[in-house]
Amino acid sequence: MTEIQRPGALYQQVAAAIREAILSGEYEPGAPLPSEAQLMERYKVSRPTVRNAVSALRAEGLIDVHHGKGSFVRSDSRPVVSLPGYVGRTSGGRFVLHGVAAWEQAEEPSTYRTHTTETTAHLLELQVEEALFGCDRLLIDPTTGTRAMHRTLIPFATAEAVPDLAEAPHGEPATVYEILTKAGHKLWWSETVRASMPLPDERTALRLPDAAPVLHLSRVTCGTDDQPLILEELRVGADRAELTYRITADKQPARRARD
Amino acid sequence: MTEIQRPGALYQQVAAAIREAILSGEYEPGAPLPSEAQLMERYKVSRPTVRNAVSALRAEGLIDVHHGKGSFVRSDSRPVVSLPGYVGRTSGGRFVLHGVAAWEQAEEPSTYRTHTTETTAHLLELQVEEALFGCDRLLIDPTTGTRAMHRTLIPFATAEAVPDLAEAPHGEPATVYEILTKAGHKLWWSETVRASMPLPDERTALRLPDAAPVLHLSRVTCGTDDQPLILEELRVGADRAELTYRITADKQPARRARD
DNA sequence: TATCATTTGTTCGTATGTATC
DNA sequence: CGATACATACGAACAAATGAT
Repeated sequence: MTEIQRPGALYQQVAAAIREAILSGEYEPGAPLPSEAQLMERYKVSRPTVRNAVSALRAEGLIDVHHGKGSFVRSDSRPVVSLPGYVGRTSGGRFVLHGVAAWEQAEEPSTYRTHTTETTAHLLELQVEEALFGCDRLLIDPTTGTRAMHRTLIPFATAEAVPDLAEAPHGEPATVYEILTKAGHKLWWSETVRASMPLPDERTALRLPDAAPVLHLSRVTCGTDDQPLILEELRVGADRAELTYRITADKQPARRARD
Repeated sequence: MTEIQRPGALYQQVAAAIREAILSGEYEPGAPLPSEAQLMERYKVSRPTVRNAVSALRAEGLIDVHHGKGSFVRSDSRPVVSLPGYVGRTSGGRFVLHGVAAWEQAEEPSTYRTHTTETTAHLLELQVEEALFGCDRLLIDPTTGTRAMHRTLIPFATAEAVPDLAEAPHGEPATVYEILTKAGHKLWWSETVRASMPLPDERTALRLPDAAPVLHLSRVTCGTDDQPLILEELRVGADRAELTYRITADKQPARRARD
């Protein structure tokens, strides 16, 4: 019987006790936690206190809670999808979305007009509130079930400069790159990685569990004049995916063993 | 007066109403939300329901709540630190930790022995539970106040093969790379990016606000025999930092304008 | 400096709804 | 169907941080 008494709020102490039990392996991954009633008994606290503690552990991503079943220690296995970063590999505009993963489109892509935000404006070197063409896709990796949201943003200036782009506003990225290459651009790009918590609709679309952050990958593609031409964004749950940048430097490495 | 009635739980409806008001700009970034008492009045619900709704918005990172003051719309500005990714830039082992940011060590580095986890074992191509030397550092960027946790992991095999390493077990990474280079290794590496929610101690150490994920950067350095030699890890709050991989491909790009 | 009103934080109690088995 | 377990909701009280008086 671990007495609860240490620091701060009661529910924090309860949470700390359970957390410790989890991290020490007392509750093994996948194993169920005691029920709320049992935890009340165990720590001599009220139901709201127990729920507050459990809620804290959910927010930390330590446990999964299923209505009517119980709470379970989350098995923090490695992500199932390892997306290869692209920077540094030029091969003439032949890129199929973002990664080796064989994404399938879950729905028809939706196209629209929008404006730059602070983030996208910075990446594209534009002012905020400048007009953009947008195209969203929901992607699914049928092998692992991993879902991702893909977005292509094209500034008006780029669409004007490349008539073929304006006609078929948003084919797949591979097509877009091809068009840009045919328009005489020698492409290069940079990638930026961020992370944030999803909004409810993103959580739904990506089928994310509790406390799963979202990885944001932004690829800015620039042309011969070193000006940003388009922006590709990919959002994917950090619980399922990781992003790996491999080598291109002095040495071409042998293929790593356990990939 | 927006009537609350639609979907699911009451607190979800309240949360949705507030969320919509925030995203539509009705509550501007930095502006205070109505107090809990006012929200109770506004939506004719009890205090627990209001608090539940507010709690949901906190978990989404939409608002910051300050004890005794109130709730405020979080201004989702861009991260203040943009860490440059390293992959693809070999220059003979001269690397100072992770990034241009002038990190300062907040404390003395702590060294210890540990074992591979599932993640680190995979990155280092080892079995799980193999022995490692570890060295942790808490870093602070004095310019922005951004904090980061840095870790160096060295397999026993590497330490044995390179006696100089074993003697001064953990100098700064720059020193370690230098030693490896002097030992005749031609280094290359790959970097993997993940994200997760922080544990309480990480939140404290990194001074993270609510709902801020942590970006995990892992750099595996390999030697002439293409075997992984050491692993560098950097954890930094995704609210303050982003990671950018710039170009090395066919073309040496001009320095981007607005960095 | 001290006090007070306001606001959020914590904790209890209680009741009912809903998912799972 | 019933038992179990989590989800939602209300009410009430006190603690603690904040800012103004």
